[in-house]
Amino acid sequence: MIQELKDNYKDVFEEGLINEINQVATFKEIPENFKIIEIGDYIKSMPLLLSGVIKIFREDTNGDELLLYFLENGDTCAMTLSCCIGQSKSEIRAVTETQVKLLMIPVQKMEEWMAKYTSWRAFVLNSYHNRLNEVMETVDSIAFLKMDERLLKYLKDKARVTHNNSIHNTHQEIAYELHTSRVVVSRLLKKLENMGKIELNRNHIRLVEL
Amino acid sequence: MIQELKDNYKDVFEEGLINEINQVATFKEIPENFKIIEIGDYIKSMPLLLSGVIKIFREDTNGDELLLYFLENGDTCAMTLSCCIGQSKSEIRAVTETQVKLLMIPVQKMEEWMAKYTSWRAFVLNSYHNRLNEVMETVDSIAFLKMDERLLKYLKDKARVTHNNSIHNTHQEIAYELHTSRVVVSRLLKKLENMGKIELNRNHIRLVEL
DNA sequence: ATACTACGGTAACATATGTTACATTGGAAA
DNA sequence: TTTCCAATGTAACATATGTTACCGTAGTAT
Repeated sequence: MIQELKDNYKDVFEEGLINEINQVATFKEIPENFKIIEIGDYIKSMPLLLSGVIKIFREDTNGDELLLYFLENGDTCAMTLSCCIGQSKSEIRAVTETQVKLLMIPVQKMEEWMAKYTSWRAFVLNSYHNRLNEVMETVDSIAFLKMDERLLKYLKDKARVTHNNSIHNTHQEIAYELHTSRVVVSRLLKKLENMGKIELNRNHIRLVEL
Repeated sequence: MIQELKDNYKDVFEEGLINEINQVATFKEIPENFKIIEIGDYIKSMPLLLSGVIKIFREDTNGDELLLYFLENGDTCAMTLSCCIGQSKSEIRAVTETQVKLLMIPVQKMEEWMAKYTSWRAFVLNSYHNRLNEVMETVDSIAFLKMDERLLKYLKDKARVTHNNSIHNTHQEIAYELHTSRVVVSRLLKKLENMGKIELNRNHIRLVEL
């Protein structure tokens, strides 16, 4: 029995399902900053996240990108769900933010379990629900917040998912994820530092208040 | 048998399910511009859209609002799905754009049918998939497009769902849905008119090229 | 030590969007 | 018709954000 499977999912899935997952799933360990899914990819199996953090990006035709949300322990990718079922291409990019451990589940099991296990149905619907809410929160940020507020929210979100109040990124990397420019990020970070909310250092930022 | 149910869903649901829906669903006819769901509402039944168009809005704490997407014939509200299942509050507002006919399905049937009907499972998952893609398209618009492009896209979307290349709205109403100001909308509409893309009239706008 | 490069700070300017104010007009109501 | 008001047009200005350019500094490679 894969230990992380039992630890993370024993309250989510009934025992029979845990055993089935244990039998058919493939365990994968993936390093930091690795591209798992690219836009346009066909997906043949569904990932269950055991540990680590995955970033989900949206990209337009000019190559401009935008961070949508983070996936954490216990999450799965809703896009993958519907891609598996609907045989459609991925509309997002997935990149590991940290080292990641996950289980890959063959697509044909997904449909089988939907009929068989109540807890699997609840899990799948719940995943969709959470993902939908996260994308809507992203809409809120872009539509209703100024860039300095978005920036602070971004830093706090990143600190939360990585369990670390130091963010190890260059201003340029942050600019890409928020779809703005490095100069703007530097300018607003300096403003946040002057307000006493963060501390700036080369290659990392410390959140003073969480 | 409700005629619109058979007409719209005969290729989506198996016959036994159509019959069950026909028995337990409540038929509703709702006038234009009627608020169906408010943010914070608990939802006790799930709507199946038979005809007409529904607008889905997001709102922030200051009361600023933003149009997320339109629901058309054959759609259902994904938020309602998860609210029904998870017993959580609505995160969105739903307002009829036109007169609307819909079927209300009691929440306990939803779970029952998930176990029983393959076509119901496919429908529910498909709805989530579509809604997720629509919200992501909204993210694209806000994040990657200038206001004039968003405005034109809005007009085209509205023309598409209402099957009418005349949009009957004031500039103020459009401004609310795009979360900008009336002056900005008037300014950009005039620009689009000068470019030959639309024709402006009091209370309605005609799309020249679709 | 020296040279090189990535990173960050900042000024100066460009542009898109938001705001205020006021004028004009079309159509409804009296 | 006359009156009135909602809808629209537009100027002038304010602000947020994007862009270009250039500089200093810290760390790395030689």
